[in-house]
Amino acid sequence: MNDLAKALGANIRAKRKESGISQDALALECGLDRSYMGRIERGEVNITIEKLYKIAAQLNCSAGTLLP
Amino acid sequence: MNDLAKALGANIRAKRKESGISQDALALECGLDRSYMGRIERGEVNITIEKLYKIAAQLNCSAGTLLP
DNA sequence: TATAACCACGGATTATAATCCGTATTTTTT
DNA sequence: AAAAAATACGGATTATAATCCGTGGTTATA
Repeated sequence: MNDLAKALGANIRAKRKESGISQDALALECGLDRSYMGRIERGEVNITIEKLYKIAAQLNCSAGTLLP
Repeated sequence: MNDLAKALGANIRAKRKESGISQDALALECGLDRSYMGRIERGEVNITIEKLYKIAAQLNCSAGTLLP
């Protein structure tokens, strides 16, 4: 999508790997679609603040730390 | 909308007042609609991270500092 | 007290975020 | 090497973010 989305996606992916879970598992916990989680990590989409907070909550970090 | 949007809107409003500009002026600088800027500050909408960054840039602060 | 600048609020439309499938490929495990 | 798990990727649809334009009310300024 753009540099912002790509950097954010990379941060989310890194944090997810740290916690040792799959994309599908994280998507399920966040209550969002598995294919969409893939697009987020690849930086193909421009997510809303609400989704950012849901993801941060499941990754046990603040929303701010996920931002580039 | 919800507590998150309201808190974010309040933060944006506070930062905007600090810089002493109007909603309309900020909206114009960010390249987004004036009525939408009002809804953001009132916490009526769920904005995307792209918009968050545009607003932060014009308010001379990081996107993270605008988050609740 | 006018006049103007600023903000709240709304309805209708357009753009796009997010979902719901599916399948092919890659990576990991046995 | 085979099986299983994880990821990439895509098309079609639905939900909603964002725009466009208008009006009424409230607060500063002349």
